[in-house]
Amino acid sequence: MPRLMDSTRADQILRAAQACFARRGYHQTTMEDIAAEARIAKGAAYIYFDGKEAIFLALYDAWGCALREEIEQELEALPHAERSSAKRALRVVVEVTGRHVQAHAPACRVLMEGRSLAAYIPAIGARVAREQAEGQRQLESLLQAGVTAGEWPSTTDVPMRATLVRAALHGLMATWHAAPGSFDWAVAAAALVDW
Amino acid sequence: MPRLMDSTRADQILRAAQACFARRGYHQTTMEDIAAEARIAKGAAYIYFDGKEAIFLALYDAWGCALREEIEQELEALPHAERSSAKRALRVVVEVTGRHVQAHAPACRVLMEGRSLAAYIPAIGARVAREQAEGQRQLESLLQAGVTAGEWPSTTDVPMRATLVRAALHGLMATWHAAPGSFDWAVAAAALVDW
Amino acid sequence: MPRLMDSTRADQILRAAQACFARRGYHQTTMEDIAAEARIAKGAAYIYFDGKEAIFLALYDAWGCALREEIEQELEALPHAERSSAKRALRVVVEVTGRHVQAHAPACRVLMEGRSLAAYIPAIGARVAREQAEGQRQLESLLQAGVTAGEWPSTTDVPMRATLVRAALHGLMATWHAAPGSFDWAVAAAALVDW
Amino acid sequence: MPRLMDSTRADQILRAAQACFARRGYHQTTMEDIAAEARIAKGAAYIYFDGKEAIFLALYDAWGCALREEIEQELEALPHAERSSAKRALRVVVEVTGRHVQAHAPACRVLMEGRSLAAYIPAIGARVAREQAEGQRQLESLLQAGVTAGEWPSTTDVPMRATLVRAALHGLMATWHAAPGSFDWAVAAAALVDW
DNA sequence: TATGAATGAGAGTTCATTCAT
DNA sequence: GATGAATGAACTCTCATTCAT
Repeated sequence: MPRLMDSTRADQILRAAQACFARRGYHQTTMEDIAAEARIAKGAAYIYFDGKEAIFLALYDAWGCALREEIEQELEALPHAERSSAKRALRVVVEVTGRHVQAHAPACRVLMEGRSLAAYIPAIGARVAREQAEGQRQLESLLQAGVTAGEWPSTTDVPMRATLVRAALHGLMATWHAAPGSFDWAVAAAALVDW
Repeated sequence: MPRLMDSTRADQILRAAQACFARRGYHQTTMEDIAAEARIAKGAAYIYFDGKEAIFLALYDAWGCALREEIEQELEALPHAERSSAKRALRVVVEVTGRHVQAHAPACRVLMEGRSLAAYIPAIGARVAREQAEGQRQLESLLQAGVTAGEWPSTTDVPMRATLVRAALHGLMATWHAAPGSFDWAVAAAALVDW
Repeated sequence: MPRLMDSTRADQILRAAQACFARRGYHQTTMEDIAAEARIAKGAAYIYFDGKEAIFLALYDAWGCALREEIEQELEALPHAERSSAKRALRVVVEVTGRHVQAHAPACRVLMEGRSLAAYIPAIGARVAREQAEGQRQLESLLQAGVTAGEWPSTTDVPMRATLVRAALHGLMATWHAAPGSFDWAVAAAALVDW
Repeated sequence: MPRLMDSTRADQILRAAQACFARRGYHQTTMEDIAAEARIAKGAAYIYFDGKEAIFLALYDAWGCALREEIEQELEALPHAERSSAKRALRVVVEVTGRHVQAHAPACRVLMEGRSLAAYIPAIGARVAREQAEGQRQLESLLQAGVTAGEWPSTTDVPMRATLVRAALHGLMATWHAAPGSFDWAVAAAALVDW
């Protein structure tokens, strides 16, 4: 998780929190759990964060950034010939997501729970809404490029398709977390692109 | 919600719980909230249910049944000519789901939260897993019928496609709850069928 | 303490709180202390009161009422001949206060601490301010009657004198609490009236 | 505040503590507050004082000295003709107190709170008791001089009168802090002397 | 001397659950 | 069946104090 790579105390806490949240969920995790996992005293966590919610938000942000950056790097790393294909790009988006989910399962559990918590915890709701809007926007422009280039029929309802792709991605992550290994992300990527 | 139609005391409690869970989420809802909403005493809820978790499970079951039944009824109500089309059937599945989500928003919020809670509350996890497996099975047989009938190419990876469809359905419900009205279920159904 | 005479659970808590507050002061007293003194569980106190501050306020109110009522009853019990003398009435006010302080030392400690807490805890400040204004008003009308009747010179600055009397009363209570028995209330009453 | 005039680090801390205690009270003030106000690190306060209580005590002492010194200076500054009048001296005591309270409101708030804290914090209790005894002694000798000189009737109960005067002074300070400007100290002084 | 991160006991408060009535 | 007072463990968060640097 790029954003947590430096070894400061705050990151140590964040890492511990991630493990705890992934293991037992936001509500079942206590500040005591997090402190114990980080091998610090309970009060020390409050030096670095305003509280449990703030820790969750920091974690949520870190993960969002990390996935976004990974996708961007991967897209830039595409061979020149493939760089201009929207289909290829979409495939990369799904595949990188899949690899990310596998490599950073705890981080992704936190993200998934954040989506659920969003409905009932305002601060999380705001964060999630912002991130979702951004994701939708980016995906729409990717799809639009593909339609313009003739990769998808000009009759394609771009916003709807973007919504559908994001819905599928979200659902796939949920499925993966419920049953890791129950499908192959590369196959899913191919199916999703050519649906 | 068919399974909650009888006016017993247990249903009264479940209905109240549904409203509360939908409004504030599982963890933020107290037994006191539920009792107040049901206009009964706090202790009365324990006569009919083993506790908060049991209430949630009962609610989760009821909704699963309700949606399944609605879909089955709708499929049986199809004109004879369309009955044998898997594509038509899949479309109905999505559309009925959409209508259900709109007509029973609180029930669906509970369902969505259940998927999230499943990871951390064993009893809920078991219930969700069972329901998901059943859904996957049904969808696979529907898709297989379509492939057999030539509606989809014989090269179709049926389990993967079923997973993808269910993932998309799950994601669409999540999207709808986060932003009701942000897309049209009929359009989504069409897009999903012909993807 | 008239207002705490009924044997409800709320009064039981209030009585326990009074003992604790008098013994260790508001801030050093914990809800646990109060519950233990009342021989109930910690959580039970919250059934009857919103919290520690609310308990203190209830106690403060009860005492104010009790003293006021005691004074009024004593004034009404005066022989007819003495009823119309303001000096006599003032003497009664001081004497009853003295007796009250002695008979209800814990209650009075709470009152005294309330005056101090008033500066830093808004809700208590409001209560105290209201009570003080009322006391000032009553005393002014008592003194005015005495001036009108010629018991005190017509040049008397009634509001100032009322302030002074109340200040002295407050100071005497503080002195008494710091060193019970260090003076005689009857003597103080006489001295105060004829000052 | 004479005793805090030198610009050592300890005084810097004391001054900061005074501002904080006056603003939020002893218990609501944290060592962090004090350090921030003094623009030093939290730990530095412990180099100069044993802790929060010690700081409060130092402050309480400083103020006591300051007021006592101010009164003594003022009495010595009296024109020779008035120097021997006890009534005049008492008047000065009240007036100087009033001026002091107005000029050093924060210091006086601390003093007032100390009187309240005295009942529950032993070390403060000891300090306050000593100071009170001293005040009582001084006032008694002042009043005795007045009685001997015939300024007050020989029947005067000197200790009681001293107690009453100190009670009134204490009460007036409390009143002033609760409602600054609600009376005139010069008028109060006159009323108190000739009561 | 000075720092401020770290401690950890303890605060007020909540709430799922029980049980005498 | 139905009540709701009572329980008490558990929660988040605070803060006086310490101590390695």
